Formats: sequence, C-alpha cells, structure tokens
Amino acid sequence: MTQPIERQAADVDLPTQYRPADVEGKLYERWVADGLFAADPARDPSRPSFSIVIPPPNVTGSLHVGHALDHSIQDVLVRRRRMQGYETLWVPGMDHAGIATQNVVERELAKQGVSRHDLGRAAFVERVWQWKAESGGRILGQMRRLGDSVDWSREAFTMDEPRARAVRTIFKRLFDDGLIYRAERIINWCPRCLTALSDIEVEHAEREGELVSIRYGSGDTEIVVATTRAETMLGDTAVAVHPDDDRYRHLVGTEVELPLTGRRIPVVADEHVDPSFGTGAVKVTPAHDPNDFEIGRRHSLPSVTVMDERGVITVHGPFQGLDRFEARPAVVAALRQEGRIVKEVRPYEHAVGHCQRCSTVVEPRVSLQWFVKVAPLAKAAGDAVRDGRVRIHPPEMAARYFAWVDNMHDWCISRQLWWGHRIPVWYGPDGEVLCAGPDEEPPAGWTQDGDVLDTWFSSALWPFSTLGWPERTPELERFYPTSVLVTGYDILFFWVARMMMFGLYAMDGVEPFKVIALHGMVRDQHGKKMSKSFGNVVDPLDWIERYGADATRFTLLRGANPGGDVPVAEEWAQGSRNFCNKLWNATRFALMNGAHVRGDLPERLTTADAWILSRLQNVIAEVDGHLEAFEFAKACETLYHFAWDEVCDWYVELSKVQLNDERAEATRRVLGEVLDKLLRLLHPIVPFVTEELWTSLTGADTLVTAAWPAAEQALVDKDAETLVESLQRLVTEVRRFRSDQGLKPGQRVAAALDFAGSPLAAHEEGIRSLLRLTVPAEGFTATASLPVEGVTVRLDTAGAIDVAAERKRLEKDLAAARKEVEQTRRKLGNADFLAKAPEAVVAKNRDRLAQAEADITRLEAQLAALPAA
RNA sequence: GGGGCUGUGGCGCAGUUGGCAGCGCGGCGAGCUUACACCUCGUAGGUCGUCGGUUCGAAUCCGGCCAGCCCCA
Repeated sequence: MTQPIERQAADVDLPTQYRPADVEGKLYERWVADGLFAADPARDPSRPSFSIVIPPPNVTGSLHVGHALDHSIQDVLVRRRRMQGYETLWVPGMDHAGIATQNVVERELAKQGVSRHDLGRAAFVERVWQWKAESGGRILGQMRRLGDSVDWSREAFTMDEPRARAVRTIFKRLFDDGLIYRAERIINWCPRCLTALSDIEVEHAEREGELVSIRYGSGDTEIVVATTRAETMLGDTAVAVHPDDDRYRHLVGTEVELPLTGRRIPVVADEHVDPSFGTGAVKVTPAHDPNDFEIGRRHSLPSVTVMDERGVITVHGPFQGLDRFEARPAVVAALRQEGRIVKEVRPYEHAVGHCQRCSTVVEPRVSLQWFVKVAPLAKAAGDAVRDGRVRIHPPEMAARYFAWVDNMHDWCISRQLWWGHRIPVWYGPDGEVLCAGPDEEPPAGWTQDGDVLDTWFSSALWPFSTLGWPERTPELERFYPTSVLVTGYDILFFWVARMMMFGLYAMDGVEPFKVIALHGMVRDQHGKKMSKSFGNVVDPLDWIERYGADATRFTLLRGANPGGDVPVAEEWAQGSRNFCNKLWNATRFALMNGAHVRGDLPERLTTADAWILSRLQNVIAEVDGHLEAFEFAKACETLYHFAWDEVCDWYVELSKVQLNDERAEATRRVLGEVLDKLLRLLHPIVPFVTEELWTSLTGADTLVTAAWPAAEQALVDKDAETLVESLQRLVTEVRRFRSDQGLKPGQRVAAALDFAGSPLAAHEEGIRSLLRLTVPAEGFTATASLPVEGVTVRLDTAGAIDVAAERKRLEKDLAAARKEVEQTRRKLGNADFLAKAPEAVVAKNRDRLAQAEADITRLEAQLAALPAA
C-alpha cells in the first residue's frame, strides 16, 4: 500500500544536522563560475532592470558586522529581483581611502626607518599601489563568504583608470562652471596627517579641558574673556562683545592691551557674541578659530598665525618651539605671573574636534585650499527629494537629510596627501592657472598643483563612474539611475548627499538612485555601540565559521527594522543557526518520505493540505509585501513563524498519518509544494541552505534564478483554516490536560473520541497521532472527560487522575472566562459604546461574550463532574 | 545652544488608520514520541516611563514632567 519508506530513506543522503561549512564555499564558487551574478545590459531589453552600487568599502578595511548588515540587505533586494526576472546588477568595489591608506603605508615604512619624503612622491605612490596589490582589499574575499551576489566582472576601484577619467572630467566641468574655486579660508587641519579635512571628517567628542578667564587691558579698559585655548591668545587681534551689551558699550571702538605681547587690540561689537556666556566678551583669534575667522572678516581684522602646520608655536620668544599643548600651561603660567588670571575652571567639559583617521585634535588653520561651491548643487540635491524623484526610506529620515543639504558649507576638497587623485590644475611661469580635462596636456614646464582630492570626491561619482561614465555606455543606459542605495543613516551626509549633488550635476539632472534605504547601526544585545575597547565587537567571519553565513545574515536581517539600530547577540546567532537546521530537517523528512514537485497539485486535498496551502498563499503575499517595503525584520519573522510553527509543528506532524495511507502520494506532492515555495521565499535571505535543499528537492540546477513565488487566490481556503485552527485548539487543550496530569509527552494513552457531528471527525487519526492517543480496547473505562471544540475526549489516564491539578486548571480558566464576561458585558451595556462604536467592533464583542459564556457553562460542568478531592 | 529619537514581561524588539497587549531569547516543569536535543510538549511573567487631556474606548492622538541616546553647533 504505502511506498516502502525505508528504500526511499536510503536514497536521501543528508546528515541529521546542517553543516554550513560543507556547502557554502562550494555553492558560491559554482554560482560565480556559472555567471549567475553577471549582468548583461544587452540581454532581453524587455525585462526590467534593477541595479545597486555597493557603498565602496575602504581598501584598508576588513568585513565588520556593519558591512555584513549592509550587504545582507542589498543581497536580499538583488536576489529577489533576480528571481523576479529583472536584469540585475550589483556592482562591487572599494574606495582608495586617501588618509587611511597613506597612514597604513607610512606606518609600514616607519618600521624600516623610512619616511615618505625619503622615498619621494612617485616612489611612495608606487609603494602604495604595491601595498594595495599585496594586502589591500581583504574585504572582497570576505564578501564571498557572506554570499554577496555581486557581479565580480565589474569590480571597480575609486583610483583605477576609468574612475580617474571620471574624476578628471567632472573636475574640469565644475571648474569651468565656476563651481570649484581656490581660496584662503580657515579649514580643519590635522597636525599629524598634515592635511586639510572636510567638516565631516572631524569627529567631535567631549573632553575634559579647562576654562581660563583672562583679564585684558587694565583700569577703565579692563575686560575679561574666557577661553579653553589660552595659547591662542598670542594670535588675538580683537575682543568682541554683543552690540546691545550695556556692560561693554563704552569700550566698543577703543583698544585694550593684549597681555604678554604688548600689542593693543580693538574691542568690536558683533551680533554673534552670546552675551550670556561667561563674561559676554570673547577673544578673537581669526587665524585659529572658525567663528573668530568670520568675526575677523566682518570687521576687517588682521589675522595672526601663531602655529606651524604641526601645531608648534612660532611666535613670542618664550613660547616659540613649544607644542600647542605644552604652550597652553606655559601661557597660563605667564599670565598668572602677571596677575592676569581671574578664574580657572578645571576640569571643564567641552567638545573637541578630532581627526577621524588618527584621533589627533584638529587645529583650525588658515590656508589656501580648493573648494566646491555647494549652494546650487545642494539645492538640486534637496529638491530631488522634495519633488519625490528620490524617496528616502524610512521617510522620517528625510528631515535629517534636508537639515544637512540645506545648510551645507562649501566643501574643502584639497588634501595635502600623496595618495589620491591629484588636482588637475597646472600653474604657469607667470602665475597662469589651467585646469586640464582628461585628454588635455598642460604646456611643458608648467607645474601641477601638489594636492590630491578628498576621497569622497571620487566616491561621489560612484553610481555612474562604475557604469562607464563619462562614456555613454550600454551599462549607463540600462542601469542608471540605480534602483536603490542601501547604507547606514550615519553616512547620509558623508556620502549620500555628495552622490546626489554630483549625480544630478553630471547626469543632466537625473538622480543617481530612486530610493535611499537607510538602516541603523549594529549594536550589542544591550544597545551599546560596538567598540574594540569595550570588547563587545562581533566579527561576522567568526559567526560565519561557527554558525554559517545564512545564520549570520538571518540574525542581522531579523533585527533590521527600517532605519532602526540592529542589536545582535551570540544567542541570536545560535537561534538563527537552529532555524537553518530546522529547515534542513524538515526537508530531510520530506525527502525521506518521497516528497516531490512533479506535476500539478492533487485534485483531492485533505483539510490539512488545504490549510497549509492556504496559509502558504498568505505568507507569500505577506513576505512579498514586507520585502517590497524594506521590512526585513517582518519578512524574517513571518517566514520563521510559518516554517517552524505551522509547517514543522503542525503540517509535518499531520502529514505523518497521511503518508501511511492511500493519501500518501498526494501528501508527498503537497509537502513538496510547500517546501518548494518556502525555500524560494527564504532564498534571498538565506541563500546557501535553501539552494542546497531546493536542488535536492527539485533536482533542478539552481534556485538563484528560479522564479519568485506569487500567491494564488484559488488556493486560499478559509474553511480549512478555520477547521485546522479548531483542531489546534483541541489538541492544545488535551495536551495541557496531559501535562497537568503528569503524563509524559510520548506516553500512549487510550482514549475515546466522541465527535458529535463535528467536522473534526475526519481528522481523528491526525488528532490521535498528535496527542499519542490509542484506540481503546474492550472494557475501556475513562477516568477523565474533556469537552473541547464540540468534541468530547474521554481518556484513561491509567490510574486516578490528579483531581487537585485538574481543579486548579479549571478554576483558572473559569476565572479568566468570568473576567472576560464581566468586561464584555460592561462594554455592551454602555449605550455610548453601542451608539458610537463601529458595527464590526460591537459584533466582535457580542461574539466574545457568547464564547466566554459557553466556556463558563462547560467549565462549571467539568468542575461539578470532578470527584471530590 | 539647536534639532531628532527612544522609554512595552529578566534581556532585545513588534504593535499599520485608537477597538481583547504579541514575538524571539532567557526562566520553570516534563520528555531522546523512527526529520531535528541546533529538538518536542506544557508553563510562569507586563496597571505599555510618569502626570494630565481628548474619546464610548488610548500602548496607539495632544500637552507637561522624568530618564536615556544620537546628530549638529
């Protein structure tokens, strides 16, 4: 009658536990070798396109858990579109990370006692390329471990030849349009890296410092200023007060003596002074403070530079040659000696800017630098979002975007480094300036500007430079604008706004991406930021090794609510690993029992079959909707719940009975169908385990390009869902009884089932199987009787039942039912409620009341039937 | 100083337009029931930060307060 299960089981060669390491590397290499991730702009133009450019990781970096999240999300999007039949392109690559890379190589040289200046510029740059070839870009190999379905044939680097061409092209265009200029401004300067930094390369951190109040002038002209940077007073060229401040009105326009220097400096009135801070008077050092620089410009003040590029004091005998941090106490001591110190607050907490790459305290410095005039570009970047051409997801994040682009300062793009795109400007013998485009040669003898461009300048071109711009390539034609940009909200300003500005500018107003999908930061299980010093850093490669790439991805995606931070923990990775193992074993069970996907679904379905197929349709629709909306956490949750709690815990259990009778063949087909669709839905999230299982189940080559499932309305069966829900309540209730009575889960118990006309009668076998209830023999006497879901289960507990436990249970349920009745009655007795609440809500409450009343009747009868204790 | 976010069972999070508080992990109890102990079954645990308002009805809307976090200056 039934197929010989033993024989089929022998055909199934799957271990009882899923071992990711056995399959992941093998599958990935096959995917790449088969060209499944390769995009072809010429292929079937009728198909829609879907493209993503990867936020290029730093060439010096390795895969951290933040990348793992970012990449997992992109991979889900790309893999789903691929299955939906889109021509998909996911471009991989790296950025050259000017300062970081130069620092790495300089550090290496330093070990040999060599500086970059010893080598000279050309040899040093050569050396960096060599470093890149040997030890750069480790992350690319690590991306394979995670399963990134990128098109490796299109790997790009922000410093390679095509990208260099793009940089030269756009620089020339911006220059010719007057959007790039050179000017002497105060910029952020790193005295260790010896280069300018843009605003966003400076990290502000609270530090303990000091606030020293110094008396300038004397007698009638006395005025006290407070500062955290006493050493800069050597470069003061004014004292500023608010124009409406009566305390100082009489001093405005006069001069006061600047201590230690013997100079006299003016007192000026400026709106930007906060009269409520300190004494309401501030010292003005235009050469060493950005705010003071502005005040200086407004009042035509001279600018006195007191430090060199390394932060060493260059003026005033006793201080000359001191580092800025040595000079500070020295200056304070000298002032104290002169009786100039009025007050000292120590420690004084205040925000200090640090170099993002080396953590050195940034020194504002006046110098000649190149800038991008951002106003018109930023306006366009803002408008693209305001007009809805580019959608920021989640939408709440748009406020932060606008706050940034609408208040952007001109962007300092020159860096005093050797590693980077050299500024394509040449100077002639008579001070002529020439910007040369990609195919232009400067006149012989002219010298090129020594600076290089900010790395972000080239990464801002990424969405189109990777597609071949400035040529009008088929790639650009087909894949620009890219479909979505996936990145953390922390670099919305760093990078996204810049790509928007340059994309709109270079591509004649066409935006670089249609959607900006933002995710949060990965944090530990207590919401703490991961940091090496805290010791709570998760290494994704460690997780991949121990739990598998799929489990790593699932853990991250399961926590990925739009825009929200993603907490992760070891236990959750284990849970994800367990989930993968559950899928493995469910499929293993199915295969051992001959499940398959051949042919149509059976004509005749049992209620269990109809139920799981119906649920499957709901799940398909739900998951599809979640993924479309970037709701990765919800998609994972839905799939996890369906696979584990519905397919495994109920359908597989019910199928065991069906596989033993004439329904076996139909059941094999339904099992196959459910797993087929489930594995397809899960594939973008957990590609490896699903590929391995699905190819075993179907015999097909790969799931990577299999069709994405669509829900079929015809398979939705509300009646089956209702009936199985009833069955589940019945089974759960009897299990509770068994547990209360101390019956072991596996223990067989004789029971008689009286269905009294319930449609559940058709599922007697399934119910008996789930509950381990055997058919009673002759002379059976029940020791307990349970009325549930219209069915009476009478069972022989093989001994006296625990009346006390049963009474306790029934009384608990009774109390809950009574509370329910009371609450619902009160509601339904409220005339306002009946008058104002919607019909459906009222009806729902009536149903609840009826249900609760029926429960009370039943429970009271059961209690009455209990023998006295 | 400006702007933003968060506060729901021990921990981490969901809760769409207001209409029975859910999930995962962990805890407790029982079990190796021929897919899986990376498992199964059962179970405990929350007046949704706080005070007030709107409403027939508030975790959900409005306001004050408290606590914590982030970004920008």
